[in-house]
Amino acid sequence: MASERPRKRKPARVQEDEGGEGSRSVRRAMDILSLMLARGGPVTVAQIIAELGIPKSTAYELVRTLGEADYIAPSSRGAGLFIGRRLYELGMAYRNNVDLLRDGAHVVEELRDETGETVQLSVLDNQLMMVVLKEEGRGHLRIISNVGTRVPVNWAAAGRLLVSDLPDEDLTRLLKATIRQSPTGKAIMNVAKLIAQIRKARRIGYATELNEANAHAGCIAAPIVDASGHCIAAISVVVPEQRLTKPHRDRLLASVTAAAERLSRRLG
Amino acid sequence: MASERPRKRKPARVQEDEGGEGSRSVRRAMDILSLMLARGGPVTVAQIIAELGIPKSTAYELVRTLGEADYIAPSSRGAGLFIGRRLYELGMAYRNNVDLLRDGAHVVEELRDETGETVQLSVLDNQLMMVVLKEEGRGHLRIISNVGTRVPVNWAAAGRLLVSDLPDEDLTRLLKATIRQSPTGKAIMNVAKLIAQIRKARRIGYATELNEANAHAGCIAAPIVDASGHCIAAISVVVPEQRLTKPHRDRLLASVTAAAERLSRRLG
DNA sequence: GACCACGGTCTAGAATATCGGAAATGATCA
DNA sequence: TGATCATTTCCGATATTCTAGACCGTGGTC
Repeated sequence: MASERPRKRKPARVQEDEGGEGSRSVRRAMDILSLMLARGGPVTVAQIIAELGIPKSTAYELVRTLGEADYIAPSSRGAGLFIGRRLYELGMAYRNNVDLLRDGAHVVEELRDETGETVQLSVLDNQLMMVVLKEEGRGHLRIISNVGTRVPVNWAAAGRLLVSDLPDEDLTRLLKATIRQSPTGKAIMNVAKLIAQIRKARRIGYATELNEANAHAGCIAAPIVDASGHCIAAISVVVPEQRLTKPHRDRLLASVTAAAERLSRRLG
Repeated sequence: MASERPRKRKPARVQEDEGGEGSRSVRRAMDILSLMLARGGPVTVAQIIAELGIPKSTAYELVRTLGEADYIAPSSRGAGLFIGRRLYELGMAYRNNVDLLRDGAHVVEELRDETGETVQLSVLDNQLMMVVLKEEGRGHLRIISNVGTRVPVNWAAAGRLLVSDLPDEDLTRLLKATIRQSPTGKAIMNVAKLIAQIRKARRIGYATELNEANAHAGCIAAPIVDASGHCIAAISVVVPEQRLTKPHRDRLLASVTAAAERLSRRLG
């Protein structure tokens, strides 16, 4: 029978979507979780079907499978589904096992206690700056970024440090592809100017910024470097504008660079 | 309508495995993540194949799919794969969206700052007590449990509060099924005695414990209740034995119950 | 250099998840 | 109460994913 086997690649499904081999259902399951992450709140099955183009029956099947494992769960308030507790557990396991986060948590806390200001630890993720740890200062300053969110590197002092190890060419490409104007309209958009700032930041070992990412707030950041001297992360304090007087600023800078050095040393 | 209705049940599937319908690959992908969680460290593909009984090609396929989405990633130190950054992001989204964790984080921190001791917030998860938030005290006391780990309810003061709303019958069943002796050998194993303690804790509004879960440490816990008065979580301080003098103990108890009340109120 | 053990990829046939549609359930409202 | 719409489950046919096992490269050992 098999004599007639049309050997041709058979993408009968014109569903060309994007490049993807591998398990379809697994990717779709992950897409569902990503959708919830993007929305930042509960999502209904109907939305999943509409947004992701997953057939009804399949969507319900996936939702059930994910639900049984507590990867998703009915939202506590209101209708809809959201990320479930199991993913929190997995996330915490990641945190406990990654040197940067495990050791970083202590240093971030110390720096917060020492300065009383909001402290963040950020890394470069997929060409963007991503906040991976945050401790609120006493001032309850409103910060745009939460743990897990990503912003273009030109929005923040820490972002500049994170890309400071790239050669000119790669750096230019990254900047051209990713920089955006920030909500405050104060972010630098000129690539040449940005590169100059980035190189300078690396040379002097810290970076500062005022009103670029957050209105009425400034930021002081210092690089975390690995054994080979590469910048793998940046630690930063976010400070209300009016508190950024010269003496306080100097004190903060000293604290931040000291904390960065402490963490760099701990990471070996 | 449809005159020809083949209504017959057709469970021809010899689906032997264990209870499970739904997408196989999705469940297997989740099993891989669970394995990593259980191991608490890097896992090799060979281990995945051996432990989960997944065929080689399938295992590699799944690993690739998960890897492309950064759900898993090569472990930083040494060989093997571990939970990836994407899961950290998802976990943080859960944290930011769940009232208990979002509001709880503040209260836990406050209580830590106020007392200087290690503070934990726990919930009941699948009949076990699970720590969902933790802030280290200044004393660097070694605690057995980390965020995400589960222990039997008879190991800790908080555990007793968490099950204190169950009717006698369910409570007995739960205890019989889950209690274990703790590493220190001091956990109460007698069900009747445990129930008496649990009922008392609920009546007086707090629970205490000494050396049961951690050697040379005691614990004071208070319940977080929802609008209907049900205990949905418990907040607790863990204190080195020698610091548990009467006056300090009283002060701690007052702080803990106050924090619990604050959080309960915030949750509505 | 020959051999083996191992981590990983590839392929064609077998088994299963997927899909459209229909039926059931449940919520809303006149 | 019944009609209407939205949500969820069920069903069989079949295309897709999974599986077993061959295959490949690499590194270690004698």
